[in-house]
Amino acid sequence: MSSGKSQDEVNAGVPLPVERPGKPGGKRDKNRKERIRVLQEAALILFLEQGLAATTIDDITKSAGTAKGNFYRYFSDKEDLVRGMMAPVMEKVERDLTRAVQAIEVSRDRQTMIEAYEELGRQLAVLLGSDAPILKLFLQESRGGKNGARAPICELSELVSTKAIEMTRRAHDNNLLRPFQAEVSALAVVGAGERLLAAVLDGENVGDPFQLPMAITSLVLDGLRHPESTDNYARDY
Amino acid sequence: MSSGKSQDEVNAGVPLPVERPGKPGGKRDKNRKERIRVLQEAALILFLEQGLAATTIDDITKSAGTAKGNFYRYFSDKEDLVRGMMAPVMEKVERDLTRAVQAIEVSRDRQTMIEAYEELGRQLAVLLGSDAPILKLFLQESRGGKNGARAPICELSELVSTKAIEMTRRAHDNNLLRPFQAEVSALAVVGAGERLLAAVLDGENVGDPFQLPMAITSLVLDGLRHPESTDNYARDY
Amino acid sequence: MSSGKSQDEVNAGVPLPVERPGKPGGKRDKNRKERIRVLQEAALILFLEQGLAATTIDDITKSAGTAKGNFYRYFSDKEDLVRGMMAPVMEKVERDLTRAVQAIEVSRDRQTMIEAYEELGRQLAVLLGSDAPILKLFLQESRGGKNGARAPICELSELVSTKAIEMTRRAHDNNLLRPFQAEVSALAVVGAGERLLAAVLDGENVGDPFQLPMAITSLVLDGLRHPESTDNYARDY
Amino acid sequence: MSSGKSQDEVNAGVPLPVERPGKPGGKRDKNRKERIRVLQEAALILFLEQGLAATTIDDITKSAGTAKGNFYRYFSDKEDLVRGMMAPVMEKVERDLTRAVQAIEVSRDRQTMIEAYEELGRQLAVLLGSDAPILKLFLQESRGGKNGARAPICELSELVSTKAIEMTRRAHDNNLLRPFQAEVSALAVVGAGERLLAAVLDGENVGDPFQLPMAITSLVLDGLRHPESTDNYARDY
DNA sequence: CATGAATGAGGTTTCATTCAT
DNA sequence: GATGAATGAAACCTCATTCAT
Repeated sequence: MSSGKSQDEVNAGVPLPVERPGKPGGKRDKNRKERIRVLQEAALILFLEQGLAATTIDDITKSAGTAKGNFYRYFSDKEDLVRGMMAPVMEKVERDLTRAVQAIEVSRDRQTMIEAYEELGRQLAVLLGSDAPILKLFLQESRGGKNGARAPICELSELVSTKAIEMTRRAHDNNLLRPFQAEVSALAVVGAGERLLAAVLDGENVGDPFQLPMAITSLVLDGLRHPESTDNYARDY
Repeated sequence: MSSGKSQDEVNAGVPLPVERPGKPGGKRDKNRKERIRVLQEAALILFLEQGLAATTIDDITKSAGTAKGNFYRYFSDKEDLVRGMMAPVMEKVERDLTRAVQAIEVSRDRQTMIEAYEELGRQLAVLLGSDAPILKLFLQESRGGKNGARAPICELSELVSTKAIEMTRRAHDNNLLRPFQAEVSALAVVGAGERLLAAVLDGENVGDPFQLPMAITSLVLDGLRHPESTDNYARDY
Repeated sequence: MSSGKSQDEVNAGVPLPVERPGKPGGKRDKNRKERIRVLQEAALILFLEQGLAATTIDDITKSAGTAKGNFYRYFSDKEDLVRGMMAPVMEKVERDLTRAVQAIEVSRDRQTMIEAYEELGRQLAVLLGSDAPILKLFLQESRGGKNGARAPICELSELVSTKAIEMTRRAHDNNLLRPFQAEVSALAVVGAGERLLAAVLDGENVGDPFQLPMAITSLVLDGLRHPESTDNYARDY
Repeated sequence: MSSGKSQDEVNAGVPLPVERPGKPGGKRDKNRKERIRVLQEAALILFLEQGLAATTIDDITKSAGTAKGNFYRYFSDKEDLVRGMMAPVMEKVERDLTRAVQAIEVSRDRQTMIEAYEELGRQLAVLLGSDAPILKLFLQESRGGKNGARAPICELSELVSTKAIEMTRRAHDNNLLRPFQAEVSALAVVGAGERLLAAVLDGENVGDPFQLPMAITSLVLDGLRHPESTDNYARDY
């Protein structure tokens, strides 16, 4: 699960029992983090098996081998748990996308832009190795209203779309892409990427996952037209 | 009290094909259809507002202005309701996709293939006019496990992916597309299309929805590379 | 089912929609009786299969192939239906027992008494041929509080016990039985008879059912002691 | 929402043999036992008043002064509750009957057999003192199909009949009873005993309950024929 | 008259949350 | 701190009964 930050930072602003005993890093703090990890891991497995809404607190604590009351010691509710779970991925994605936006912003030629896209692809592919189950959860639950526990997941989804549109706008600003409405092409790429990611995570036959980012780049830039083809279809939208 | 299963269970899931009194078109029949419509409409609105899982039978009947027990007269459970809701769209999509697969199958040149895709796009766009909320529901709930009420929606989703892959295979068979793994490009297109459809339905700024199918076709065939560009990136995956 | 009396007589005193059209014996009356019979038969089968309490009005009307509303045309509720069902048996049993009480009352020697008992046995055995399912229902439901629909059945049960005790008292009055507390021996006989009847109706291996009354008589009068036995155990209770 | 079965279901029906906190005998353990007792007692009273089927979980918890959800903490359903209630009686009866069968098996003369029967009578009479309401429930509900909650009661009933027949067979094997079909006489005795037990429990006038077993023994062995009588009726069935 | 649609009280069961031990 | 027992609102579903068609 690779939690980069302590739970308390994540929960900043949430009404949780304040003032924990033991200094940070002490034995108590370590126990605390371990408990949180165990609960999150158990929950994640159940979320993927049964869906987020169908998984009860009881399920989670039983599966984690701890008492129900403990859940409420560490999380204020299921949304809080999910938020903590998503946080590291959320942060990494935000960093990667922000950096990519900046890279595109300063790209002055197509090659540089392409390299920016490819670098983003590589960055995101890292998550495949470290946080595949979280990505699965994301794909499973990101659609639909951000009700209750699903809210943090929807926020990540919104982040991705926003940043993708921003990237495309920057590329257009620099005259690096065919003039095509930014929202349309950005969202198309996001949709394509998510669908392929889902396929990878479901073990569908889509080839080497680590080639996919480049495949998508190629697809998006050059399309599917047969290269011998001379009849040019490209119009501007 | 109670327990012995009612004789009704044979009809589970089926829209009660038994004979009813009051000849078809009579007042009873009209009332019946009206009730079903009212329940489905109320349910659809609530599903979009709160999500499918979070909407209770009680919510639905209350919103439809009818008694709780009435729900169970018309539907065996939420899944049955959803299946009934999705059925017309499911059928139309299946027809459209099957026809598109056949059209691709007999295409011998790119122009014919493009026309097949465009025809499919037009067909599907019809649903935008007639069944926008159903499409929204589809996009909202199609991911994740096909638990309970979501099953019919997931079935539609699977249908779309399967047919899309089939179409791409046929196009490859006829040497009409750049050789690119069929699953990858097909799912990418599906993902892109779904994401854009979601944007349209959410009122995001993606231009004229009825131009979108053609935009997607252009995007998919020719990519986003700036036309003046001479450095060709296209590789085969 | 062999209904000896019209339903209306049975329901005398019950608040039922008064004044039926058509003279008794007319076509309407005949239809009415037929409907009642069909409903009772369907109900009886279900009662035996699922128990009285677990059988719903819906079950009954569906199984009878008629509309639910019709039930309430003919019966005010499930108890009313059951009462109508039991009525012929109730009446026959009451007649038989009353006659047996009188026969014992006038018996002046043991032989006459034995003949009275045997005649009663024969009379009751007639029911085995004509109303076996009703007897089954009786055995199934006669115990426990007379709640709701079970009331008429419990009334029959009470009738049997009362009359049995009365018979025994008369026999004692005439000095025809070993002095043994009347209630004890009477209820023992009733219990034995019911248990054996249940065995017969369940197809358990208890020999020829029509021999049973005599077997019971023998058992009750002479006991199980081995005839060679000389050590007499009989004491008075 | 919800659906994924709770992990608890493995414990269905069993009185939760998992480990509990607070060592046995501690306050938690005591509370737990107390709750179970209170629920069972409240249920038993209601079952006797209203019948098993007519008593709802709500009735029980309300009467026990606890929250509805608590019922499901201690019992998986009504059948589970009933099974727990009947268990001690079931076990005692099984022990007593098994012992009686063995005692008859080794009886070589009538006196020994009679003593075995009388001992059985005394053993069962103990239950009158300790578990009268349970016996009442048994008599009330033992007939009819073993639907749902009634199952454990019917099992006891079957046990009694089976063992009674076995006892009679053993007695016949040892030539200790008049040759009379074992099933018939055994079931007759069982029926007689149950009916008299019911009378005792209902407070009907059947004399001293603790004399009843001997009365039944006398009745069964010697019958009701007046001792002076010389006309012998006994035939073999 | 016959039909089955409508009603809503009431039953079973689950679960987030609090709190005594 | 850890545990799981208690609570009751709320979900699902059924059914006796009434009544428009």
